[in-house]
Amino acid sequence: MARKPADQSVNREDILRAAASVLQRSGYEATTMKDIAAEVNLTAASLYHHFKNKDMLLLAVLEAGLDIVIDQLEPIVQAEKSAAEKLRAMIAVHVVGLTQHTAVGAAMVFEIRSLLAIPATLHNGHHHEFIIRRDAFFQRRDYFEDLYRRTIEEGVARGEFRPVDVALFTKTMLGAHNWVGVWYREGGRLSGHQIAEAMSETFLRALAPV
Amino acid sequence: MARKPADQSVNREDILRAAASVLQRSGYEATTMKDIAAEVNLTAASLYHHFKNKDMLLLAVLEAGLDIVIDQLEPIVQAEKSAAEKLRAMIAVHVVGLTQHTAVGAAMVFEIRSLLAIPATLHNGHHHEFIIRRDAFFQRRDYFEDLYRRTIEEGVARGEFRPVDVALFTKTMLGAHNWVGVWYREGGRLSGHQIAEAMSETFLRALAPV
DNA sequence: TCTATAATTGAATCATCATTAGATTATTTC
DNA sequence: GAAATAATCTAATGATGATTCAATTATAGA
Repeated sequence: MARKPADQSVNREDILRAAASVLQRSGYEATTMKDIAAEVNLTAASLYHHFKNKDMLLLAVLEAGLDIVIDQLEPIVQAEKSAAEKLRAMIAVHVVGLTQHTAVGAAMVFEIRSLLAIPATLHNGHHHEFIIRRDAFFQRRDYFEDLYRRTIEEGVARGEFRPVDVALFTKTMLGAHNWVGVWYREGGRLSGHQIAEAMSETFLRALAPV
Repeated sequence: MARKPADQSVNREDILRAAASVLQRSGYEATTMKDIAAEVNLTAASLYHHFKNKDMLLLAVLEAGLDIVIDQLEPIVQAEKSAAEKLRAMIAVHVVGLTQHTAVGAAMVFEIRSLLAIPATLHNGHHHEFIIRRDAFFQRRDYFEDLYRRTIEEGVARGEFRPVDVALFTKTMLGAHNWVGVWYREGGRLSGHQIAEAMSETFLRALAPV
């Protein structure tokens, strides 16, 4: 019972997916390395071959999730379209994405704090690297938020949107979106697209010029 | 070192407040009974005199928080005012409340899942009572959400608001509100009132009839 | 094919908690 | 001011769970 044949072997990706899924159910602290390992038919010890420790694993989950959204949002923001069209498209990919990957979506909402809660007192060597990457993650999350801010800003500047407190309006939208990852259940009354559509309607009407 | 003189003695309320505060910082699983006890100058063991166990303590925190909001919301809903005025008032008390009690607000968002995650396998005797109260809590939370739904429904029925998917619109609003409890920091650029004001504007415009 | 590297495992370590038990000191009630 | 009750404490108990170690087997490169 040592290395498994290639077809039963798991990779980093598999583990991240599994971790997100377990995390969604139980939350960071309540999730044991054993739980995650079990999800991919490994033992807890094996996970340490792929990730330095539990913190790094959580961080990797969040990083991967954030990358996916940002990759989808960037081209939209850069496109040559009206701010309203852009915003509608952004909401669509973001919200639909959340309904498709509820595990990561919920982790993104709930586990941010776990990340922050990890004490800044550096014990071992890994810890330093962790702090660095965690800070980078938060910067990147701010960049993500900025994609929304810029689009709204642009709409206001062009007179397409009424003047609003851009930072606050963005947080209002993101709060609504994030919450979708919490309450959405597959097979429910509304599809991800319908939810995104209705939310676009809500926020675009709220932005309509006077 | 046993019972402390009356003026140093803590009550249930003190503990709840302390627990909410520690919970906000670290989250349920990462919060130890010792942490909470320390906040009120007690030892962990002493907490068991006031609460059956850690789960019950968390539950009590959430129950108390929910009661406060509901008590404020009910009279507004029952008042003889336009749906728009009611909604504006509801947002005001809810959001301002969240900014004043960020600890409870954050707990309400983040710890709900901890509550759910607690396995339904009943071990000891306390457990049964816990399940009962937990379910009651969730019903009450739905009642809370219903206060919003009813108000919006009413506005739509009266033609004050455009027709919307009421359940979804409610969740959109609540997501935005809850998120305030997460990002709001005292002494920030905007006061609780200003935030509430801007959010009212956002959602009432979104509801304006066509 | 031999060798280095990768992926895994079971067992051991070590620390951290929740929770309980029994003793001790304030308060209250009668 | 006794007796009963409330609020605390210190010192176990028992689990759980992250992390490390040394051993083992697969795969890839030369």
